[in-house]
Amino acid sequence: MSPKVSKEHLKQRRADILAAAKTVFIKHGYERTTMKHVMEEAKVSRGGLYQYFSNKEELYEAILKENLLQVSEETQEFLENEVKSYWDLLLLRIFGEDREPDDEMDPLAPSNLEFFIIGRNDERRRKYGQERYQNGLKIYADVIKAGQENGEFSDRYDSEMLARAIITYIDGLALDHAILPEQDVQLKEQSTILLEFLKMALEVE
Amino acid sequence: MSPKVSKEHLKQRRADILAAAKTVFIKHGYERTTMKHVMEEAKVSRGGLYQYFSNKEELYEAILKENLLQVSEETQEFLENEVKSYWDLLLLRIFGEDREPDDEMDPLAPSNLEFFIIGRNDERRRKYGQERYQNGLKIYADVIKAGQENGEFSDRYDSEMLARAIITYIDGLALDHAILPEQDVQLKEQSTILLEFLKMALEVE
DNA sequence: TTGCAAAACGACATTAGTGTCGATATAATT
DNA sequence: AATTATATCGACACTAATGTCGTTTTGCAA
Repeated sequence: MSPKVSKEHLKQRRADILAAAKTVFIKHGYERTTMKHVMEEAKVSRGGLYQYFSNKEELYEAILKENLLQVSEETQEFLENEVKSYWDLLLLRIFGEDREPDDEMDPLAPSNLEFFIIGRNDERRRKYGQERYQNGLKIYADVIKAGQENGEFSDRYDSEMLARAIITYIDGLALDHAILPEQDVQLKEQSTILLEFLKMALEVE
Repeated sequence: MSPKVSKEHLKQRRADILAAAKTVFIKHGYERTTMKHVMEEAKVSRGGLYQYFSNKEELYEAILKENLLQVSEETQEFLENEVKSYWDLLLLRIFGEDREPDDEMDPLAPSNLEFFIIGRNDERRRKYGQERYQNGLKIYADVIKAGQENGEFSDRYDSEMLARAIITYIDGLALDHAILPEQDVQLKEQSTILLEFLKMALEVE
């Protein structure tokens, strides 16, 4: 319902397609979903879909970008006001608003893994993944470093190295979560182990 | 060159195809390699290849099985004679013969990730992955448990939980290794962190 | 040597997905 | 109401891969 439409409508349509795409990506994973799946979920014709996104990769990157933005906005809110210490801040960054381990995992995480693993031999995709990694790395490393300079944390370990280890462990959790049943991953318990390790490494509490 | 051949020859041919397949899987990854790639690398015709393996999945599982066998044979040798303590045994299991972190990684690891991640919605593939996980889990958990019962290790942590954490971390390393450049993963340094954590958790040295 | 069982071959039909493009329908403008 | 720009449509051509099958080749045994 809509030719020669307002910018508003175009934007809405795009958002609808994106939402539909996200649904099917979560359901089938990146590699197995086809443009046809998206067409059907979004109730758009082939031509219609291609007007907005010229291929699957573009579609997925739009979702990634949107998610990144949303998450960074969400945590931004908590940043200035509700942070008591660097330890608290670190917990916020790792576990989110609750500051403690839970059994939740981003439903898009398995698709993300596919996206970057399979694209690892593609120059563009690799660069993109690396950029995201650097971002994540900086977020953790900055907090740790600040805490160390502040004296709140021990500087026994290099801040950047610790940040890498955190990411590695979280990546491992995402991976195992993607391929194993709940009772094998035990997200919450395993996250608690990460917590214990960090307490030891930073000498807090 | 060989119809109505000896069993020996058949076995050799099969092994050659597997070796060729392994080469191309390492090069292109699981998803991107096609039967044609394998045909060319192994210098076998389409029909010839399908005589031995009726699809890519079967081919890959054969490689997985072979590798598993080979690794378990290798470590088996060290088991009875050259192990000084459970800590030593644990290091052997994690880092291999050298007992210490290095920058090596199974070249097939990225393909393995693809294989199990993309197949996560396939019943058969999922079961298979889970079985392999249970195997790996048992290997670590048994050593830790024995060490704990022996008094060599602290039993502060549950042996199985620790084993899970080890696997998670190693999986994370494999993942990051697959998609990031060497200088971002820093396999050796990150493995050292795992080592430090284990020393703390098991209270050794 | 010769004959044969079956290994190896490669053309082919089939399937599944992609991106394009001319036709169609309609929201906004006049 | 008529016009028009363009969003949307869906048929289509194209590509890439798969697995099959009739044919050819050849190692081995008689």
